[in-house]
Amino acid sequence: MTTVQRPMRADARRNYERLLAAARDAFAGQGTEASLEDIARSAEVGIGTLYRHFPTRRALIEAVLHDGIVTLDAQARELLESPSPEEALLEWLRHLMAHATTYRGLAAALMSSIHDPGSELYGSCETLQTSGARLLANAQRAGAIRPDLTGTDLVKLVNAIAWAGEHGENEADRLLDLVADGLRTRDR
Amino acid sequence: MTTVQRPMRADARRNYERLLAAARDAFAGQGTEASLEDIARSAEVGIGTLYRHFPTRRALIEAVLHDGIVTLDAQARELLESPSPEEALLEWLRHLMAHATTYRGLAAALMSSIHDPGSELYGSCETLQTSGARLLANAQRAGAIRPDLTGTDLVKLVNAIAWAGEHGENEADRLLDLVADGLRTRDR
DNA sequence: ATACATAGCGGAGCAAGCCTCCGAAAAGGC
DNA sequence: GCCTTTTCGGAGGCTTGCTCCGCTATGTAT
Repeated sequence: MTTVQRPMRADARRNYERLLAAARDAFAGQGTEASLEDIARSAEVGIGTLYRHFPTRRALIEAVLHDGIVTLDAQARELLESPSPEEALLEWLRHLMAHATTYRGLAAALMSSIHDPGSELYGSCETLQTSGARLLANAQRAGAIRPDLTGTDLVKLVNAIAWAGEHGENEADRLLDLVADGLRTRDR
Repeated sequence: MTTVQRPMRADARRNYERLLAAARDAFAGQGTEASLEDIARSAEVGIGTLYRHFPTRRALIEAVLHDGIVTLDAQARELLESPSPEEALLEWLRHLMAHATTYRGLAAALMSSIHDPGSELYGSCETLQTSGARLLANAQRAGAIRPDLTGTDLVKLVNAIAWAGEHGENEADRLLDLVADGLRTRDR
C-alpha cells in the first residue's frame, strides 16, 4: 500500500496551491457551496485541472480543512491533561464549534460525510470523533457527563448547532451553552 | 385586502390537486429537493402549470405541509390545558419533531425560512413559534424550564436535531431527549 | 543542448435542473 | 353555439456540475 510517489511536477504543484488558496477565499466568501467553476477561474486554472486535483467538492473541502483538523486533534490531546475533565471537554467543544462555523455550509458537508466511508471527509470526521471520545471518556469517568453519549453524538450535536447558527445571527455559541447543559449528569 | 376570488376553474382545481399529491409522493421518496420537473411529469401536467400554481419550491412545500401545521397548532392549544406544563411542552416537542422528520430536507427548508419574511414558509414558521411559545411560557411560569429560552429557540433546536437525525438512522428522538434535558431549570 | 516520453493542462460539450414566455386549448357565462 | 378569459404546456434560455481528449509543458536521458 506504500506507493512510491515521485514529487509533483512544478506546474502541478503550482496549480494545486493556487486552487487551494482560491477555494479558501471562495468558501470564506460564499460558503462551501461556492461554484467550482468560479474557484477554477479565480485560480486562473482550467476547470479540468481543478477536477483532476480534487475529484469532488468534498476532496477540496478536505484539503482546505486539513490543518484545522490536525489542530483540533492536538488541542484535544493537550486538554486531556487538564485537571477538570468536564471543563476540558466543554472547552474543546467550543473549539470544535469555532471550526464548524468557519465556512457557511461546512457543518452540512461534515454531517453528510459522518456515515459515508466513501467521502473524502470521512477521515476528518473520524479524527474528530475519536478526539472527542477521549475527552468524553475522561469526563464521564469523573462522573461529570452522562454516560450514554458517544463521540459521534458530540460531533453531530455540535454540527447541528453550527448549522442552526447559520440561520439567524451567530447564535451558535448560545445554543451550544444551552445544549451542553443537557449533557451533564443529573440527580434524579 | 379582502380579495373576492371566484372559485377555481375545474381544470385548474384538478391540476392543483394532482400536483399536490405528486409532490407529497416525491417528497416522501426523494425528499423536499426532488426535481420539480419530475413532480410535474408524474402529475401529468406541464412544468409551466406547476410554476403557475406554485411559483417557488417553498410554496409547494407550504401547500403540502399546511394541514400538518394546523394540526400542530391545535395540539398545542389542547396541551395548554395539561396539568403538567413541562410534560405538555415536551410532548409537543415530540410532535414537532415527528413533523419535521416527515420528509428529508424539510428541516432545512423550514430553517432557512425562519428569518425570511419573503418565504412562503415564513407563516408556518411563525405559527409554530407562537404555538411553542405559549406552551413554553406555561412551563417557565411553573419553574420547570429555564427562563432564557424563546419559541424560536425551540423551533430551531428541534429542526437542528431533525436535520442531524437525517444523517444516520433515526436518532432524532434520542438526541431530542438528550437536548431536552438541557432546557430544564437547574439548581446551581 | 536536444529530443523524447509522459504528466499535466484546459475548455468544448453534454447532462440536469430551474424558470419564463407565449401561442394554443379549454372553460364557462351569455 | 359563441366569445372572453383563464389556464395549459413545453420549447428554450440559463446556470452549474462534470468528463473527455487533443494539446502543452516538464523533467530526464543522452
